[in-house]
Amino acid sequence: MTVKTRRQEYVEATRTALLDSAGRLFTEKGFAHTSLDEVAASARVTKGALYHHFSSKQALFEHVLEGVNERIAEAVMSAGGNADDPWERMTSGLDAFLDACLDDEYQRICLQQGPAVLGWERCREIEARMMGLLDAMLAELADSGARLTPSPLLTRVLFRMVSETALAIGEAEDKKAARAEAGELVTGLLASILRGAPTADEG
Amino acid sequence: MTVKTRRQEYVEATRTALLDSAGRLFTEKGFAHTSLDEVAASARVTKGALYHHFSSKQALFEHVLEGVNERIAEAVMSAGGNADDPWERMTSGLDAFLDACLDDEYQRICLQQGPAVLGWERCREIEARMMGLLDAMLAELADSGARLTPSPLLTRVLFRMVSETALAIGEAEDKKAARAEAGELVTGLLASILRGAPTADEG
DNA sequence: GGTTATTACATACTCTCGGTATGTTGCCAT
DNA sequence: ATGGCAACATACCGAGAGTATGTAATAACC
Repeated sequence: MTVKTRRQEYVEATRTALLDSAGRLFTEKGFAHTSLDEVAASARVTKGALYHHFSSKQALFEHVLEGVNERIAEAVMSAGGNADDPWERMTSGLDAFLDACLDDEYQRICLQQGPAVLGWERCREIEARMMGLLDAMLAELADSGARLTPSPLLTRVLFRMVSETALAIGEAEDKKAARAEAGELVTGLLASILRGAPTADEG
Repeated sequence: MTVKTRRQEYVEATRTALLDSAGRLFTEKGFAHTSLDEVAASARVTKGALYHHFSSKQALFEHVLEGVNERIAEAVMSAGGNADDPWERMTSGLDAFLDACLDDEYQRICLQQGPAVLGWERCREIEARMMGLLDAMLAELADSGARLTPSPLLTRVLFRMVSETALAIGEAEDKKAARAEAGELVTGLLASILRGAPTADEG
């Protein structure tokens, strides 16, 4: 690999600036009410530069979403990685995910706008990274004797269940309280689904 | 109440035609890719008539969504109403809901486009009717001794869980098989959540 | 029952905005 | 040096949401 030239750095910086501006504006005003001129101006370039880097408004949004999603997936993965017990990995990963969901950008872009702009199908392809984490955890739990038959549909439904609590947290006035309530509820639900026991700590 | 004049009938027919055309086009091509000229032409009027009846494209969509939602809620309610056992009312209502989800219009408008066009908040206000049904069923189950503590969040999460299976059905190639798989999964999950038992019939 | 107001549209227009076509400038290879 | 390409800027186009205005039919009022 060659050392990056100064020019290449500039290019990358421009691209990053565009993605950052787009992320911020899409989050604040939504996809439909954000104009590309606005995004470009906010990144101190013109629409020409934007279209040089991204083929369409939708493509720009897609790259923004991928970035946000990747960032959250990273956080979840690093949180769940250190525990020994699979159930503990699951719950700590879940906690990390719910915490990450306090992030406005993830809320608006990935959970709200994403499905409508790109369609659920494409959106779930991007979510595959995150979904894969959940899937792996479910498989581990199944191996370690949990009462569950893993299936893509189950993974998907559970993921959406957690996402919904994430949305609920985002809409609540008292986010701390909502976060706490959501954590308890989700843990309890997963416990009763996966273990057949009321709660995690009573089992 | 006075007898409806012929002119009032015409007006109502025009409005209904606009809603029907909009519903069909929004379903086929999505909200963003449907032009109001197209909707108007399909209803054999002009955009002037459309804007006389609806204040904006979004308002038009909102009325369409309300109509579709009401239709489905009606079906679910009439399906669950005749059983005696609350659990049976729940499962039969669920079946009706999943069946209704085979409806393309409900899929695309209420589950796909709705949240992004109107926002989750407004969308859930409209869904309140449906949500209320689920809430009432949960309350009944709680009364009849099910192990669960009803809460708005629980209702919401369970509703989204079922909705997700609905989306999965809609995307599947073999909808019959997907419908069957979804039915089993949802019933099983609800059973383990609400009763602490693996499945409904084993409990 | 003639005048006026209002309803229910149609027509014509504006203006924002996504997308494109066409410069322009500097770096890099040969 | 110079041709070419990368990384932008500038100028333009067309589609479509929303608006302003016109108009025919009906309803309201005296």
